[in-house]
Amino acid sequence: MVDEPQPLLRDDIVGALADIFKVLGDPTRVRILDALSRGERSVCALAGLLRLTESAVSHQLRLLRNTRVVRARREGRMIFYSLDDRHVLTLFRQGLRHVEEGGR
Amino acid sequence: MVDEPQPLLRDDIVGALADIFKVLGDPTRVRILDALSRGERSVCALAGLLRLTESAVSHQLRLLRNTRVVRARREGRMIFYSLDDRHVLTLFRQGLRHVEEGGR
DNA sequence: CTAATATATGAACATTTGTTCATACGTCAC
DNA sequence: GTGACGTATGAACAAATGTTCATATATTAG
Repeated sequence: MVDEPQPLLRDDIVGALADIFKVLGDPTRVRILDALSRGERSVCALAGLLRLTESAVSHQLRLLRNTRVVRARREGRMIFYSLDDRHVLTLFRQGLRHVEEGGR
Repeated sequence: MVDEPQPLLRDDIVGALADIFKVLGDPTRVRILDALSRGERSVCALAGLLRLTESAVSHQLRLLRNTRVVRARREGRMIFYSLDDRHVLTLFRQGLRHVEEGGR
């Protein structure tokens, strides 16, 4: 095995990876993730907590839903959102550690 | 200590976190990161490898430099780029694992 | 010095993105 | 059924983004 270069990532993998990072790469969505990392919240709870309109929150939640970052659970007329899985929390926390730890 | 809600992240932390994710959230930059995760590369090597103009690569590398994701090392007239630290590699690989693992 | 190479930068442009506003949908109480 | 509430969605618009092209800077060879 003599210096065999590994192939670059396939385009679909690259795209999916970029999509995940992209959806995490907005301050509003980071704040939503932060709030959800402490437990599930309804749309209007998020809106109140983050001082945003419910519409704005709903639009962002759709993006987060489409990329499987969060999931929704209906209860009566309220819909509760939470982080979709442990991976998301890990990724979020890893990024947070990177930032808090001296920014570098 | 009765149900004391932890404070939300400070704005500067949120912004820094979003900036890190944002800079990772583009297919071209993901491909650059992928290439650099295998070792340092010069600008023109990256351009050749990824079939991009050197200008486009250079512009993207600046973004990655500004957010401390990659670092540069000059050697003669070439400049070699590499991932800035282990954290970046960890974050990249964690995201990759999330995507490859069924992404679900 | 000049010429050639490697990289960086600025302007321009089309595309994407995030918010607001208005409206629609779905659920519950009456 | 009606009305109120919680949420979702579409259109519109300003702001941000990524690429291309042209030009500038830096290094080396001669």
